[in-house]
Amino acid sequence: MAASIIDVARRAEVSTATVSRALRGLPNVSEATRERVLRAAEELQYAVSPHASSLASGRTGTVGVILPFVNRWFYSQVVAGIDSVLRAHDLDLLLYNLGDERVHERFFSRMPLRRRVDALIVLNLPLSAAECEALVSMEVPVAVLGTRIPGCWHVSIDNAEGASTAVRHLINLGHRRIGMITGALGDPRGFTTPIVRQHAYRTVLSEADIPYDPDLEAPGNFGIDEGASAMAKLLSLPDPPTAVFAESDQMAFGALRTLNRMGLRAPDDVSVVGFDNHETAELLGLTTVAQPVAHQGELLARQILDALSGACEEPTQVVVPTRLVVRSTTGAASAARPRHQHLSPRPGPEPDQNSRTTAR
Amino acid sequence: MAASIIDVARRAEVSTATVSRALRGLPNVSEATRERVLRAAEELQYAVSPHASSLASGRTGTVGVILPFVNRWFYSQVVAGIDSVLRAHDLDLLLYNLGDERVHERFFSRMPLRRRVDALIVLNLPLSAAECEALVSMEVPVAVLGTRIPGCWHVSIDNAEGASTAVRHLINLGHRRIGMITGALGDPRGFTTPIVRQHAYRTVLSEADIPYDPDLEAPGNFGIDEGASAMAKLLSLPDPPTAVFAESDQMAFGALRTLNRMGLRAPDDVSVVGFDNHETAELLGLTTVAQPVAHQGELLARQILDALSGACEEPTQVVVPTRLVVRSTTGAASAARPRHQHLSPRPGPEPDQNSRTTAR
DNA sequence: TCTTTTCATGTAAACGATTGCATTACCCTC
DNA sequence: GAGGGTAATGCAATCGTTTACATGAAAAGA
Repeated sequence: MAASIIDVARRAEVSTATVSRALRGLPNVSEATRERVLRAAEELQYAVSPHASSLASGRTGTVGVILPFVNRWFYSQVVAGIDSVLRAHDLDLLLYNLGDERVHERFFSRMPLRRRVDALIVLNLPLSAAECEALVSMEVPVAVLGTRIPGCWHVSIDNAEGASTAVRHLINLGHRRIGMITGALGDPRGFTTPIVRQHAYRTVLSEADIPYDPDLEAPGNFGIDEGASAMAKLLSLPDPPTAVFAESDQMAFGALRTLNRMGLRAPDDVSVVGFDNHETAELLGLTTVAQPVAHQGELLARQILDALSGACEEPTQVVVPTRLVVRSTTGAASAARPRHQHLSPRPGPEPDQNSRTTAR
Repeated sequence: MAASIIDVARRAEVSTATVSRALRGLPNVSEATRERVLRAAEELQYAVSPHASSLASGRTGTVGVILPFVNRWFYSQVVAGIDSVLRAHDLDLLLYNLGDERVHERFFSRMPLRRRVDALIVLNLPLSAAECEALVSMEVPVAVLGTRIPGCWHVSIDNAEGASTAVRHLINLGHRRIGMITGALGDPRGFTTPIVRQHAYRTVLSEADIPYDPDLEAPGNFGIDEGASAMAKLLSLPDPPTAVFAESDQMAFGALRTLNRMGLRAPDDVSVVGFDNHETAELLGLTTVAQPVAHQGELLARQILDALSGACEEPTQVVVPTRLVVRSTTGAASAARPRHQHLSPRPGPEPDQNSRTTAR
C-alpha cells in the first residue's frame, strides 16, 4: 500500500502536523526538520491523498469546466487556453460536457460538482435563470464566457461590434442584398451571442437604408452541414443575396461547400464572411471576424485565479477585441453577375490565388 | 452550510449507515425506509461529498485522460468519444494535457493522479519505458491509444494497413515518384505510429520496385504549417514527387496550401492523400485514409468500464478498421504535366465529382 | 416450540489529511 | 531574574463518508 502521512511522520520522527506543514512549505518549520521530512517523504515515495486533503481543508484543487461541446474547434481551443493557465498553478481541470439534453438536466438536478470544485468556468451554455441561480448557489467563483450571469466573472468579445464590422465590410463592397446565416436555436435560454449578432446585422442594414427581409436570415446552428443547408435555402430565394454573413466559420465552410456544389464561387457569385478565424479559414481563404479564442480561455482561468487568491474582490468583466481579416471570399458587389449565367463552367483565367483548392 | 449525511439521518430517523445504503441503492433496506431517506435527502437538498466518499471507499469515480494536445481535432474528437461513454456511467473526466515538456516531466516525477483516479486513458503519448512502468505501478486499469504498454488495454487502428492502402492507391494511379510527409519527431520514445506508417510506405514502394529515395521523406510534425513547409521542401527537389502521402490530414492541408501558393494544383500537378478524415477533408476534397476517431475514444472508455466492473479479467486489444476515401486531390499520374507548365493559369472544366467513398 | 436463517438496522472504526490550540524552549528586555 | 514575546512542535478534533461487525426481530425449518 502507498505510504500515508503517518508513515512519513514516523520516519522523520515528528508529528503528522509537522509533516503537513513542512510539505506544504508553511512557515514555522525549522530548516532542519523540513529537510528531514522531505527526505522521509522522498524515500517512501509519499504522495498526499488529494481526497483526504480536500476533505480536511475544504479546498479541492480542481476547477470544473462545463460546456456544450468538447469536439468543436472553438471549445477545444478555449479549453486549451484554460488548461495552460490552470496547470501552471497546479489546478486540475474537470471537464463536463453538457451537450446532451439529458446530461444537462441531470447536471442541474443533481449538481454533481457541488463541493467537488473550487471554481467553475461556463462556456457559452444556454442556461435558464434557475440554472444560473443554481450555479451561483454553489458558492464558488464562476467565470462565464459568452453569457451573462449576475455575480459572475465575465470574458467576452464585443459581438455587436464584430458582427457590425462584418456586415459593414460587405456594405462597403457595394452589397445591398446581404443574407445572414445565424446560429440561433429556438430556445436560446440566455445564450445571447446569436441574438446580439443578429441584432447588429439588422441595425447596420437599417443604418445603410437597406430594407429588412426576414427571408435573408437562415438558421444554421453553428454546424458545417447546417451552414450548408442554410446557404442552399438562401440561394433558392427568388432574389438571392449577393453576400452572406455567417456567424461562425464552420457555417461559412458549409456555405462555401454549397456554393461549390452548385457550381458557384466566392466571391464572384456570392461573397461570404465568417466569424472566429478558425484554423482552416486561412486555408480556404475565408474572410472572417477574428477573435482570440485560446486567449479568452486564459483570461477566464486568470479570473478564477484572482478570485481564488482573493487578489481581486469584485468580479470583473473583460471584453477582448475582434478584428476583420479580409481574405478572398469577399469582393465587390459589382463583380457579382446574375446567377443563371454561372451554372455552366466558365473558361478564362481566374481572379484569385488562395481558396481555390476547394473541391467541387 | 450544505447538509451532511448526519442531517439526513436525523431527519429520516435512521442511522447514517442506512442513509448511505438507501441512497446508493444497496439491498437490505426496506422500501419504507428507503423512501423516507430519499425524501429527507430531497428536502435538505443533500448531495454526497465526493471526497469523503472517495476517502472512505477508495473509489474516486474519476477517470484521468492524459494526452499531448487538447486543441487538435483528433484529440478533441477522441475526448468527446470517451466523455460520452464515461458520462453515461457517471464517471468524471479529469483532463491532463502533457503537451508541455515541463508539465510532462512534473507529471511523472510527482504522479499527481495517484489515488486520484480509478483508471487512466493514455492518448498517443510518447513515453519512455520508465514512464510506462510508472503508469502501470499506479495499480489502476490503463487503456492506451496508439502506443503499446505491456499489461494495458489497447485500442488502435492498423497503421501499416492504412498507410499501405494510401500509398498503393497512388501507385495504382500510376505514380512512381511518391513523397511522404511524416509526423516523426527526433525522439519518438515509444510513440510508434509514425514509424509504422513510414515503414509501410517504404515497404509498399519496394514491393512495387520503386527505388527508395530518402529525400522524398519530409518531416511535418502533424501541424498545418509544418506540413506546408514539408511540401515546399519536396517541391524544391530537383526531381519533385508527382504524389505525396501525408500521414495526417492537417499536414495534407498545409501541403495543399503550399501548392496553392505556388500556383499548383491537386491532383493536376501533385496528388495528395492524407490520413484521418478530418472534418474539413471533405470540404477540401482531400483523398484520405479515414479512421473512426470518436469511436476509438468510446472503445477506450468501454475497456475501462470492463476493467472496472471486473466484467473482463485480462486486458484486451481492439483494432479498428480504416478505409480509403477517394476524393479529388488524387488523380492519374499521366495527368500530371511537367511542373513548369503550371505556373500560368489553366482554363478548362475540372475533372471531378464528389467524394466517392470507396471501401478498400 | 425451539433452533436456525434471513433481513433490516445500528455502532463505531476506518479513510488520510488539515488546523486551532496548547505546550515547550529559548531569547529579550527592563 | 521575572515577565513577555516568539518560533517550533505536538495533540487531538474535524472533515463526511463507507463498511465490517454486532444486534435484534421476524420468518422459516425441524
